[in-house]
Amino acid sequence: MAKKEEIQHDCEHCKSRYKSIFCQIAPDDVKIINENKWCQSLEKGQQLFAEGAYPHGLFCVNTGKIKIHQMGDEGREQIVRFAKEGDVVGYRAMLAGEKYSSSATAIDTTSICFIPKNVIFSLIDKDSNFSIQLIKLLSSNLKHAEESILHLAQKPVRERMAESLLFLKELYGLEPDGITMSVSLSREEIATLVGTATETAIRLLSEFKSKKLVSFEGRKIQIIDVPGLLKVANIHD
Amino acid sequence: MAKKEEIQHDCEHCKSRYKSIFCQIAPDDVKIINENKWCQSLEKGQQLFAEGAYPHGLFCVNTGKIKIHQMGDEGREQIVRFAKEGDVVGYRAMLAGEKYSSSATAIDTTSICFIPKNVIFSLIDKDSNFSIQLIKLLSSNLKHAEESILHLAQKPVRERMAESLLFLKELYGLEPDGITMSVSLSREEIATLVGTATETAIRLLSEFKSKKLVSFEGRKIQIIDVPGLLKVANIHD
DNA sequence: TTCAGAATATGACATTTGTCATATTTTCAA
DNA sequence: TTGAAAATATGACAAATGTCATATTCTGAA
Repeated sequence: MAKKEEIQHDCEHCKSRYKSIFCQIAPDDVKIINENKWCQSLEKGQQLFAEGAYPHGLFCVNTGKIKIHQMGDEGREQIVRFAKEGDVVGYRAMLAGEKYSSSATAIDTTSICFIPKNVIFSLIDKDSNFSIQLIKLLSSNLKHAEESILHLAQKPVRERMAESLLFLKELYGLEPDGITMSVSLSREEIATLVGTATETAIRLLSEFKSKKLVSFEGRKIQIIDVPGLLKVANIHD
Repeated sequence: MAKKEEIQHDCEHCKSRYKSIFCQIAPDDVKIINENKWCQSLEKGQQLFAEGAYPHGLFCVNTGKIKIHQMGDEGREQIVRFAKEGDVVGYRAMLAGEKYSSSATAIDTTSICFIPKNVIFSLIDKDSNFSIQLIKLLSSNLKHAEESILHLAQKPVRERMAESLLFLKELYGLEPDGITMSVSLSREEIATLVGTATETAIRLLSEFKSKKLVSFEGRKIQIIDVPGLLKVANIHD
C-alpha cells in the first residue's frame, strides 16, 4: 500500500460526505469517524490496494478518480468499476470478510480517507439507516455490473465504445470548456474498460474522430456529437 | 405475476431457512415472517416477476431452480444469475426502491415464499445481524458479477462454455447417478448463459461430446471429464 | 536537448464468432 | 397416432475482432 500522506481533513466539514453513504449519520458518529480515520493522497497511477490483499477498512474518495480493476488470465487488466468524489472503495471485500477480488488505482491525483473496519461494523450495528445506505450502494453496483454483463455478451465492440465514452462523460463530467472529458485515460485503459484489444479501441476512436463524433489530442477527448454517439451506441429512449 | 398457490409452509421448521439470510434471526421474528409470508409453487417456465414491474417484497426459494435474466436490445435474453434452495430473489430492486431490472423464471418445479417489503425493512431496522447477512449476499453477487464481466470481456466462447458447465454442476449438483447434471436447460438457455449464439453453443457442446468431455441425450448432460473441462476452461489452481 | 522507451497509429492477415439456410429430431396437442 | 411447431444439428459463408508487424509520435529522464 502507498505510504500515508498525513493531510488530515475534518469529517465534520467534509463536503464529499454529503454525497456519500455517510450523508445521514449522527454527529457523534461523524466525530468517531473523524478520530479514527486517516487521510492519504495519491498520485495518478498509484495503487490504493491490490487483488489478494486483506482489507482492514474502507476508503472514501474525497477528490479525484479511481479505477477498480481485475487481472485476467493472460495478464490483461479489466476495469470493472470507477469511483469519484463521495464514492467508497474497497468495501465489498471488507464487508464480505474476504480478500480483495480487485485492485484500485488512482487515475488522477486523488485524496482519500481510510476508515477502519471496526468503526464501519459498529456503525452498521447501531445505525440501521447506515446499513440501508450500504445496501443501496451494493445494489446500485450490482445493477450496473449486471448491465455490463448484458452489454458485453450482446453488444458489438463499436456500440460498447460509444457507450463507454458517454458513460465516462456522465460519470466524471466535462472540463470548463464544456466539451473536453475530465477523465484522461490511455488507449489501453479505454480498451480494458470496453473489453477489447487496444488496437481495436484505437481504430474505433479514429473512426469516431473521422465521423466527427469526437475529437482528441492525445488523451484529451472532446465529445462533439452526443446524439450521434447515442445512435452508434444503439441507445434510444 | 403468477397466481398464488396457497400451499403454506411453516418458517419455524423450514429447512431451507438455515441455508439462507434468515439463518440467524430471532424466534419472534421467524414468527412475524411466518404470519406475513405466503407461499407459491411454480411450474418450469413460469415467471416469478418481470423486468420493469415494482417489487412489493422478496422471494425465498424453498425448493427448485430459478434463473434471473435480462432482455437485450435485439430481444435476446441474457441470464445474469441463478437461484436455488435457500437463495433469495427479487431483493436487489426492492432494497434499492427501484423497478425490477431483471426478470425471474422457474427452470424447474419450484416452491417459493413471498415476504412483504415492510417485514424485511423492519427486520433490517431491528436486527443488524440480518443487515450484515443481506450485505454479504449482495457482496457475493457483486463479486460473481464482476468475475463474469472479466470472463465475458477476456475469455473466448469455448472457455466460457466449459466454465459454465462446471459452474452449473457446482451450483445445482448431480443426479443420484453421480454424473448427470441436475439442471436441465435448453441449448438456447445455455447460449444466453455463456453469452453466445445458440448455434455456437450447440457446436461447442457437440465438440465437447466428441472429445468425451461430456455426453448428453437431449437436455440431460453428463459431465464425463472434469479435469478435461477445467483445462478447456483454462482454470488451473 | 537528446535519446530510449512507451504510447499511439495503421496495414495485413488469421481466427473467432455470428448469421442464414436447411435438415433432422423431438415434443406436444388435437 | 399423427402432424405441426419447436428444438437441435450442421454446412456455408460473412462479419467482427484479435494478432502481429511496423511506423510514427510522444514523453520523461539523463
